[in-house]
Amino acid sequence: MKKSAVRERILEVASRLFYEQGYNLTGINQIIEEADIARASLYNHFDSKTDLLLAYLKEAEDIWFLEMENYTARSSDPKEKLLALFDFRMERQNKRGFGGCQFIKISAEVSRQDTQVFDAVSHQKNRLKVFITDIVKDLPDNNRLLTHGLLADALFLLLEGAAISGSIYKNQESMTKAKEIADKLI
Amino acid sequence: MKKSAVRERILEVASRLFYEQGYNLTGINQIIEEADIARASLYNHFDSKTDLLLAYLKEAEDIWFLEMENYTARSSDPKEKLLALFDFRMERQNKRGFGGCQFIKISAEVSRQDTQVFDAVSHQKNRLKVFITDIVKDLPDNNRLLTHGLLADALFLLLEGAAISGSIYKNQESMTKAKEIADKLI
DNA sequence: GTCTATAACCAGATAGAC
DNA sequence: GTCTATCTGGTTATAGAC
Repeated sequence: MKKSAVRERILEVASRLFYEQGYNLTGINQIIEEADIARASLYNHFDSKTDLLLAYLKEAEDIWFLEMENYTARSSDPKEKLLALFDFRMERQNKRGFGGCQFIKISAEVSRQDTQVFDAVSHQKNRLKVFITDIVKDLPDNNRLLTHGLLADALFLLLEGAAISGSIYKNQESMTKAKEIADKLI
Repeated sequence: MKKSAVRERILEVASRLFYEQGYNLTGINQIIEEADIARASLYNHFDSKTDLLLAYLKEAEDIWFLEMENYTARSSDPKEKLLALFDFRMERQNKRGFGGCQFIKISAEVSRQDTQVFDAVSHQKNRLKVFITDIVKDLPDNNRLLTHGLLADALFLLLEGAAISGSIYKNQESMTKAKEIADKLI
């Protein structure tokens, strides 16, 4: 294999295991074994397990928005675009076995004082909020129950709530309901 | 101290640490130290750390509903009662330093195959859903945007989403917004 | 029932050969 | 840069004295 591919392979394996098993339940040993590399090679590319976690979060955010923006780009109508956001997460959760949001999951696993991790997670959530808000602005001014500001908040909270709820019940019912509600609100 | 108080003290300390630090980051050592008991005493009252976790979840659910029902009992009007649910969680999150929902947090820390834990968590969530649904039924039949069924789902998802979001941002803004939205929907 | 001591194991991280 | 061997300190759980 290529030398530079090692780092990618570590991240690939770590990403999978951190999501499937959890960060704390995934040991360095398992990562080096499944990535088929030597112990010290990992520490050559990452300073520590925490450093690997932060790299994972950063890469995960990039991939998440790439896929999300690609998915919702199919629709040009603002309302359709917003509803596609629910479909995106539904499809994603289906594919990934209803493990919930990977960013939220990590935030529940680290110490509350771990500002680096919480900064990374809130960065992703902020970016999603901005994405939603920008589309809501393009909506025609019908007489809605909620103002544009509150509507954007509602959509965000419904998405997050449904992602969590789906991960508990291990099915897509929550996200389906959330989309139904969103459809009425928009 | 009383003999029978030992079990209570273990649960008390474990509850605090599981929430503050996380389940996986809390070792048996720290629990026995802070509860000021012997190692084997813990294993006399609980078969394993997992057993202690399940006892924690059970007790936590009982306490949660006791406090919640007590809090919302102040209001007799159905709409006020539903909105009080948001106040309850806001107050609770304020007191507990925005660590998020304790049940969700645990579900993010254990293996996805740990059915005992996921059953305990979904039990608590189902009970909350039933509580909400029962009150929604008592609402007068105004011409609302959402049917009673969808309204109950919306309130549940808003609560869960706001709890999560608040735990990321470490403030009560999410729950305040959620209550504002709920106020319009009901 | 509570205690101390210890077993058996696994974690993250590093040293030094190549 | 990658390897193997090792260090140190952590974990859960148990044995046996009192």
